[in-house]
Amino acid sequence: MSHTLGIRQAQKQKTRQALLDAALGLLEEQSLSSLGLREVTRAVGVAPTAFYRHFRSTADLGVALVEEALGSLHPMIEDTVAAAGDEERITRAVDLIRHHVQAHPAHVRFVARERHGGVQPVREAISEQLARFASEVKVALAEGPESRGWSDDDLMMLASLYVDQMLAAASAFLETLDAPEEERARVARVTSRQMRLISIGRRNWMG
Amino acid sequence: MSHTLGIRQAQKQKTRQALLDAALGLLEEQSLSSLGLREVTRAVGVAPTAFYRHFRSTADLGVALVEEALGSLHPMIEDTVAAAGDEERITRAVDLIRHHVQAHPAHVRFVARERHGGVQPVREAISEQLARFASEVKVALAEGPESRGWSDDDLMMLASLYVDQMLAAASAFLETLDAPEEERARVARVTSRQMRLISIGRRNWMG
DNA sequence: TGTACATCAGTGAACGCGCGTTCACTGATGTAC
DNA sequence: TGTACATCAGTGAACGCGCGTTCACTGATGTAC
Repeated sequence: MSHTLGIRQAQKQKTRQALLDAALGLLEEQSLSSLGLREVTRAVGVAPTAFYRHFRSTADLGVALVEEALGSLHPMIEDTVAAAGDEERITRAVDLIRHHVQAHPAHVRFVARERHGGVQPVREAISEQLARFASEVKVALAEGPESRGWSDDDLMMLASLYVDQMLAAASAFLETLDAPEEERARVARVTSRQMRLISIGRRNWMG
Repeated sequence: MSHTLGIRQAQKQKTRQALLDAALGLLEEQSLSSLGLREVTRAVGVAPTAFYRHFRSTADLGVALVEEALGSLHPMIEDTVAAAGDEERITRAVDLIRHHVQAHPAHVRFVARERHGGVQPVREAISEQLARFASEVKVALAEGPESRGWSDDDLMMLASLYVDQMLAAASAFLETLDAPEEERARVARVTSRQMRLISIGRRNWMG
């Protein structure tokens, strides 16, 4: 994979990335369905027509942003859920979410906003990624000894409960970004307790 | 309250409601941040300038829609949570959500979409209503005997877990609207089991 | 290595269009006497 | 009940503006020999 791109390809990728970054910035304060192609190119400093060399439309750009926002998260989720012991798993999961939101707030906001947003192909791309997360969590859960006797359906039910819960937590952390540290600690504490409650439900569940 | 409005006031209210209804319809396929005032008046059949007799902006109209979508739901939530027994409560809650989504899909979609949408005053209005729901659920939970020994914080933690869960369920039902009945039944079944798992966690919780 | 031609990322002018907002208006409804 | 005036929801023309998209283009990079 040390295949170096030609100068032309490299420059093209750079412009493409600049368009994605500019769009992500503009989307902090509006929805994708109101994002204009000219806004994006203006922010980057290229002609409006340059946009078409990279994306068919802003919806198309949105789909690319989904991949960028969620694609790299799969391995992290997997080894978080694979942690040994409920407490360990909860601590790791909450820390992962908290730090991810702090490191990539615009990506997280984008996903929260467009998950139910006005642009169908983007909703579908997000929904696909979330379904993958749920499946992966399910697989990781199934490997643990606590899952003996659990049906596939029930594992999926539990996995999607965890995923929904993580999303709610991410969105809660997002709202504390301009608030003092204590607020974030409060959200972390509440989220941990909610996950603990779910874990208790899991241990006492009878199929 | 049998104070009959004058003809003028009555007609004004009718136009206002027509604007709200038209906007809600248009918002099935786009976000509020891209909704144009001219679109709305065109759909109603009045001049664009008539809009200003009722709302300062589409954001202002959005805030009115939040009240319309969520305002009347408070009493229903309260007596659902007040039901006796976990199973009874779960059945009632899931039925309430399922039927509410079927009866008012556009309102539910609007709330799901704009909860994290690009229009700040609308996000704030929704967030306020959801905080009220959480408080009301907390109060209703506190009244039950299962809550003995629970701290106020833990009750709030549990209440917001339930509210998040109901929202996730509403959004899941929304996606089944064009699907066959079985799909809705499946969502209802999964949601019920998730709530049951939470209830089990609640019963085995030690503060 | 040098030359001649092909590719193609980004340009810039031009287009028709719908937008939000302003303004002075109209005419039905409301009110005071 | 009738009359004279006030109110105000909705009108319609006009405005300047930014939008998405088209097109023929340029000039640096890539390729074949």
